[in-house]
Amino acid sequence: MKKKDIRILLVDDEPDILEIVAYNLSAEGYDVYTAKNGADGVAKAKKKMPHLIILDVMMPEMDGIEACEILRKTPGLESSIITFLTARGEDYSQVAGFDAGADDYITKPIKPKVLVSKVNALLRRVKNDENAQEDITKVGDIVINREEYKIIKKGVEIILPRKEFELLALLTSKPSKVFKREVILDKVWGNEVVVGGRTIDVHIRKLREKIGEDHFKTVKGVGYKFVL
Amino acid sequence: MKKKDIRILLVDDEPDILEIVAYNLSAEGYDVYTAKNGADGVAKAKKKMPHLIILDVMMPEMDGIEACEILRKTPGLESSIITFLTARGEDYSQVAGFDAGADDYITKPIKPKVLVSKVNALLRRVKNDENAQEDITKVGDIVINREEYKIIKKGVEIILPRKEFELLALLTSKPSKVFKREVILDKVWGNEVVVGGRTIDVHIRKLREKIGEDHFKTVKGVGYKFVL
DNA sequence: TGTTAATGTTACCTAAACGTTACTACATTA
DNA sequence: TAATGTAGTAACGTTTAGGTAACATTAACA
Repeated sequence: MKKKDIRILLVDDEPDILEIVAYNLSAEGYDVYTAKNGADGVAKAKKKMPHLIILDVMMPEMDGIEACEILRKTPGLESSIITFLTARGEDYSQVAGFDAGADDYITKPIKPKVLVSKVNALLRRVKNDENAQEDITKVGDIVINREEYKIIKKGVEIILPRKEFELLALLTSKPSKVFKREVILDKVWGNEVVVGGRTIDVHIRKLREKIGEDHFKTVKGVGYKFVL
Repeated sequence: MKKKDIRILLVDDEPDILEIVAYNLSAEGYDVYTAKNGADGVAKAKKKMPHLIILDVMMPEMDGIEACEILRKTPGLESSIITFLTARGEDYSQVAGFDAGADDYITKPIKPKVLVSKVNALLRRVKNDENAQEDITKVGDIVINREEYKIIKKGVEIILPRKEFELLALLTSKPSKVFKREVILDKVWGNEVVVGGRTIDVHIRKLREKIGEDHFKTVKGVGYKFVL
């Protein structure tokens, strides 16, 4: 997933903090939203379904702890990442925050560089996670462009026939994962069509020729996998 | 997953810190291991395959940053959680730590309650993940990756033929449990196929050769079990 | 302590699984 | 409709996983 597709919700009653944090995270490329108290934050969270929510602990209307508890019970937000903003030394609020289901906390005063690094770290897993059907996949020195039905290796464009392209696209969708022959047949050929026993091998052969021998490993008795 | 099955590796050169942190995390129910410098930490990590690694930044032999970079490249540890211990105010080491692939940092001086809360928060996802991570099993210093059909021992990749892999996967699915010969035949070979009486033994032999003699115990008249 | 059934160990063989090439039918394009 | 390219097949070559057989060793129990 790209940074601009990652939504961050910032909840704090101090406009200065809101501004400086929002500025830094926007500059980093994230899609940032803000709210000025707990109640507002919960409402905006339901609307935007953010990947990361940064909550100030001390706020009017509804404090961060309470907001966090509500958010954690909101369908679709159970696995969002929630982190608190807390003044240094407030150990109690940290413990309480974690109990409420927070993943982390950030201490004030806020240092932009540290904050950005931390946010990047928290979202690293989210980015890699979602294997959302992207049109362009990059694996090692190979770029697979589903939209234009072409692949680029080391900057050189290679045109592949349809079946070969689909087979490559399948295998590269999860590098190192072994795809069973039956799964390959199902995904590339469709499970109604019946083809001979050597068909997959022949196509693998062609890919090995065009892309490189060592990228395609055979797992005997199971299937094939693409390795970087 | 239960807390006693979650392994935490603590790496710090100060014995006092090691002791107090280890005490608190053990009291919380975790399985805690310690190492006294970066090099030692990397070695122990490969042996224990911990779920969480807490690294001091400043250490003799090998500092935390360097250790982190190595750990992140070690097969089977890519998805472990790594967090740094750093003195307050050392902003630079925080940023560098995140760049090296850390997930979080904890500032000294350490406050036990806060630390425990934080560790609980970091591991909350690991505990629940169990279902999603069904493809990857960690037992002792061995990682069984069903998706990629490979196993990793002490950071070294080992490729096993299908039957051997399935046999190992079966035995490690419940360490210390004795699997009867008939059950093994059923699960690995399928109950229709009939094979000779020495077949299982031969496969056990091969596993003992590749994985280690002492992991496979014979229970005469019954079957085999995998022990850590 | 001797007996025996159960398991360990090795070497070897073979069928199943995969690799490779050449060829045909069919589609696509010019 | 000739030229070109793709998809699948068939036939054969190659590899190796997996099973067997033969013999050695172990452990349990009388």
